[in-house]
Amino acid sequence: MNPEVLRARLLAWYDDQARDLAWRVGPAGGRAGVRQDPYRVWLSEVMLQQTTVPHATPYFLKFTARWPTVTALAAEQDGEVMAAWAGLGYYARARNLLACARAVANDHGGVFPDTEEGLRGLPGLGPYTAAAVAAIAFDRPTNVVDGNVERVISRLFAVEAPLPDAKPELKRLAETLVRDERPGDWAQALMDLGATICKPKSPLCGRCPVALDCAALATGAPETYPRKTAKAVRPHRNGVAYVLTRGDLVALVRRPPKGLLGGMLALPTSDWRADPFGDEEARASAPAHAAWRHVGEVEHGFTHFTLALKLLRAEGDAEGVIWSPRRDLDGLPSVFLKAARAALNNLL
DNA sequence: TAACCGTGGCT
DNA sequence: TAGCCAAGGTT
Repeated sequence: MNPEVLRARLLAWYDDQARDLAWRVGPAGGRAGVRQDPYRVWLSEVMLQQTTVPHATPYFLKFTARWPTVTALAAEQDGEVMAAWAGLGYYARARNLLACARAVANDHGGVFPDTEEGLRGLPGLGPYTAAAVAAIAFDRPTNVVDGNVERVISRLFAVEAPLPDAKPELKRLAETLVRDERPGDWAQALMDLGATICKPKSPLCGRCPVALDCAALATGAPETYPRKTAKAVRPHRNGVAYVLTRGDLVALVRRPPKGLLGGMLALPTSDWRADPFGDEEARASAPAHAAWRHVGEVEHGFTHFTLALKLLRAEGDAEGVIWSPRRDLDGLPSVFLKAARAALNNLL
């Protein structure tokens, strides 16, 4: 494989086939040397962490319409940003998003640092995001390695070591392809290739611009790369969610600032544990004395466990809760939106 | 270092 | 159906 030939092939493909994405502004979707707005690059990269383009796109449009600049975002109240993030998941990103916006506004005069090292010091910017913003927004020749790049590189070089142990080797190999020319386009070309051609399950090698350079394709089984170590089984947990209403209002609580769903509005719940709750025990753990009725169950999958929630509903009053109109329930994380809808639509 | 941290679409 | 997977970061 000749690295310069490979680069030329992939960049030519990108010039022709780059995806049109909401955060790629200007002619040719942000290519051809058009300077991107660092705020929008940063916002899109944070939203795209472990998140698909179709899921992140409406959030990006909503955020940029409501908060056009990092300064505007920095001035917003915590609860408003957390509610706007609801449904996107990994809520530590929203907390770090605000912390980062305020750091840029207060410590950097409202201007993002323009180097990888400077960006790396901001909350929520790890090795990937700092490198990506530096390359895409500031034309810095950084080594941008995400899941797409790891897969593409593992196939180009037919790396036999399994992930995640192979990460350092994949990063080192990716580094050998970085040049001073078009660093932002190079990073995005690798990721676009991984997302549209060099897919995890069924790679479209017949349409791949660098198929001739691919050692995995030469083995006859490119889809078996990257190798991976087996994952542990996800445990199952049980809990109770309480839907207490007062007319049109629903009782909510603010979850602790850290941990699962940290800082988000939520339904009151019991502890979550391995053993299921019986009806009597579920009533005994309720946040208020009321005529609780068992109105259903919901299942929800988190990253490292699955959760079954028994749903109890009652009309009544309680201390220390946040009474919120039903129409505002879209500010809840998906697990609680799902539970609240199921309970409220189940009047029996 | 390894565990923790969401969600929804796809196969 | 149930696991797999997505532009990872923090502790």
